Amino acid sequence: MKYTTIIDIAKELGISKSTVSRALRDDDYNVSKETKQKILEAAERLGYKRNELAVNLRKQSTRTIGIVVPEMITPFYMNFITRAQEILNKAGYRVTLAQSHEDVEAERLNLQMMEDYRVEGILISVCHDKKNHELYQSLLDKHIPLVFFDRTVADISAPKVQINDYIKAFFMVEYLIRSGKQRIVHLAGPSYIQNANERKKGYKDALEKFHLPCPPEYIVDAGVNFADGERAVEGLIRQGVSFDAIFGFTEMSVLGAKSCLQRHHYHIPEDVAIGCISGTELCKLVHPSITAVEQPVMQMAEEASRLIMEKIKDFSAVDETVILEAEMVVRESTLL
Amino acid sequence: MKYTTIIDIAKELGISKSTVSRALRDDDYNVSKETKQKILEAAERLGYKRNELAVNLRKQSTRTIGIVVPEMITPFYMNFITRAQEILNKAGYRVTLAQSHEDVEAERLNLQMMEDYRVEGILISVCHDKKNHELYQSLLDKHIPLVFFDRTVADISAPKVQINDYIKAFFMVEYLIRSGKQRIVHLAGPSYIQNANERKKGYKDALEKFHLPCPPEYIVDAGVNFADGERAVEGLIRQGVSFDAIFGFTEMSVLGAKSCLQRHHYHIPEDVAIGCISGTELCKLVHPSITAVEQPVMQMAEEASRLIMEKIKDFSAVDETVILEAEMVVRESTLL
DNA sequence: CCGATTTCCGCAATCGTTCCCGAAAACAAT
DNA sequence: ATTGTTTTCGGGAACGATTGCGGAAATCGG
Repeated sequence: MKYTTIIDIAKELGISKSTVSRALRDDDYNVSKETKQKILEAAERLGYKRNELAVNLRKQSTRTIGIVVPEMITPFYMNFITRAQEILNKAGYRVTLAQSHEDVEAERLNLQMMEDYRVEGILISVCHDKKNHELYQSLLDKHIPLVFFDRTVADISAPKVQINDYIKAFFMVEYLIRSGKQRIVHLAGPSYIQNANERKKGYKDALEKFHLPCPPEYIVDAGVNFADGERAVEGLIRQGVSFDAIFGFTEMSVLGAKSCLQRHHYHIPEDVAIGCISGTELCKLVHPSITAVEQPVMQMAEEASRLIMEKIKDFSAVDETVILEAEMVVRESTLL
Repeated sequence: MKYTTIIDIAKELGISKSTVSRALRDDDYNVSKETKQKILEAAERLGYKRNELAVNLRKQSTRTIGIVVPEMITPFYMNFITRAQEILNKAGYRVTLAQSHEDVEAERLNLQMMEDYRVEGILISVCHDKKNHELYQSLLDKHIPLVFFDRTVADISAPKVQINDYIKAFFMVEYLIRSGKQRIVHLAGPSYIQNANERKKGYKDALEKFHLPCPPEYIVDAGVNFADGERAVEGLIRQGVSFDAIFGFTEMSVLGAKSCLQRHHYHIPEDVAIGCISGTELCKLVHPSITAVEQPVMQMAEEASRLIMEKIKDFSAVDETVILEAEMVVRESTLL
C-alpha cells in the first residue's frame, strides 16, 4: 500500500533523490543518458507514481480550475462542463467539479473547499444573486480569479459570459404573439436569479408593446425543475386561468408544464403553444418538440475558459463581459 | 496572492507553529483557552485558510474517492454520482469526478490521474470490458480499492453492484410478446460491454422460448447514444425490415429510435412498441413515454458507497457482488 | 599536460502541515 | 520544601517532491 517515492528509487540505485527527480522531469538535462536510463527503468520496476500533492505543495501551483454549477442533471451545465474541461485539459489544467443543488449554503461550502485545495481559478454559475456576494468578493480580494457564466451577479467586477436575457425573452414572446397567441402566461423563475428577472421584464415589455393584457395571474412563480413546472400549470388549470401559450423561464419547468398539459389532454400547439429560454437537446427529444432560445453553450464554455486563463495569467486583466448571441429554434410546440 | 500560513500566525503572536496547529485542529486539547482564542482571532484577522494539500501530504491520507463513468450527460450516471456524493460527503470523504466519454484511453488517463492524486478508492462504470483490464488489476495490486457498478467486468475480483441484465431483458421481451408483438428487433449495445451481451442473450432466449423468428437483421448494432439509435432505425426502415416492436439496450438509443419513427409517422405503440433497459426520468418526460426497466440507481449508489468504504477500511474484506432488483415500469410506448 | 569549460550530481532548503517528544510551568499533595 | 501530576507549549523531524548552488568529474583546446 505504501507508494514508492523518489527516495526509494535513489536508495535502490545508490544515488541522490535530486538526480532521480531531475531524471523523472527534466528532458535529458543535467543528468547523463545512462543514469537517466537506469532511473527510468527502476521507476518502472518499482511502480513509481509521482505524488502530485507533494509537487503541488512544493511548486505552489495546482494547475487546477474549479467549476461550480447549480446542478448537473440537465444537459446545459453538463455540456458546458464537458467543453470547458476539454479546453482546459488541453491547456494543462485539471478541473474539479461541484454542484450546489440550488442551495446557497452548499455553494458556499463548494467554494471554500476549492479555496482549501488551492484552485487557481473558478468558473461559476451562481444559485442566488445576493446571498454569497461577500464570498465572491473575498475570493477576488485574495486574487483568486472568478469568471461568472450563465447566471451572473450584477455588482461584482469580474469577467462574465452570458446572453442578453431581456432581448431574447422579448423576441420569443413577440414571436408567440405574431403566431396568433394572445393569452400568454409566464412560468417565471425565482426572483433571486437575475436572468429570471430579465426574462420576466422582456415578457412584460413584449405584451405591453402589443397592448396585450398581463393580469397578475399570468405570471406564476414556477421554479426551475420539472416538478415545479407541472405544479405551476396544474395550479393555473385548477384556478381556471385561461391561456393559449406558455413562455417559460427555463427548459425543465416547461417540460413539466408540457407533461401536465398532455395529461389534461390539451393539444400542443393548437390549444397551448410553448416556448422557453435556455433549451438543450431535451427540447428536441420530446414530442412535440419545444421551441426554445438555445444558449450557445459551447461558445460560452470557450469564452469562459479563455477568460479564466487570462485572469490566471494576469489578475489585473480587464474584466470583460461577453454577451453571446443566442438563437431561437422554432419547433413543433409553436408551429401552427 | 500569498496565502497566510500557520507560521505567519505564529510569528504574529510570538508563539510556535505547533501550538497554532493544535489550536486550529484539536478541540481545546493541549492548548489553553486564552491562547486558543488569540490564535483563532488572529487566523480570522489574517484570513487564514488551511492548505489541504499540505495536510494530505503530511497525513498520508486524502479522504478522497474518485468516480469514473462513461459519460455524465444522461441522468443515470448523474443521479448515481449525486447520491454517492451525498453519502460519501456525509462520511467525510471528498469526491472527484471524471468521465471517459466512452473512450478507453480517456478512462486510462482518468484512473491514472486519480492515482497520482492519491484517491483512497474508486467507483467505476467501465467503458470496455477488456481493454483496461490490467490497469484495474494493477490498481488493485497496489491495494487501491475499486468498486465496479453498472458496467462491470467479469474476471476481476472486486466488489460489484449491478442488476441481472439477462433476466430483465428476458422479461421485457417476454412482456412485449405477450402484448401481441411478434417481430421484435433489438437495438444492441456494443459487444465490448458485458451488459449489452447479457441483454442480447435475454432477448434471444425470450424469442426462442416463444418460437419467434430471430433473423440476423433483427439485431442491429446501435451504440449507446441518441444519434446511434436514430441511425439504426433509419437503416432498418431503408432496408425494408418489417418490425412491430423495438427492444433497446439503453435509453438514449431508444429515444433516438423513437424520434426517427415519429419522423416517419409511425404510431407508437400501435405500429411499433418500444421498450428498453436502464430508463431514467427521460423515459417519463417524452411523449409517448417509454416503458423501461429502471435500474435502482439510488440503491446502487448506496451499495457502491458502502462497499468502497468497507474496502478502504479493510482491503481484505470479501468482494461482494450485489445484484439489485430492477423494476419494469410500463408506460405509453407499450400500452395498446 | 594543464587550465578552462562543460557535464553531472549531491547537499540542503523549501512548500505548509502534523505530531512525537521533551521541557517548562502550573498546580496539587504530602 | 519536595515530589508528583497535569497542562501548556516549543523543537524538530517527517510527508514527497523541486531547485539553486557548488563541487567533482569529464571533456576539450592548445
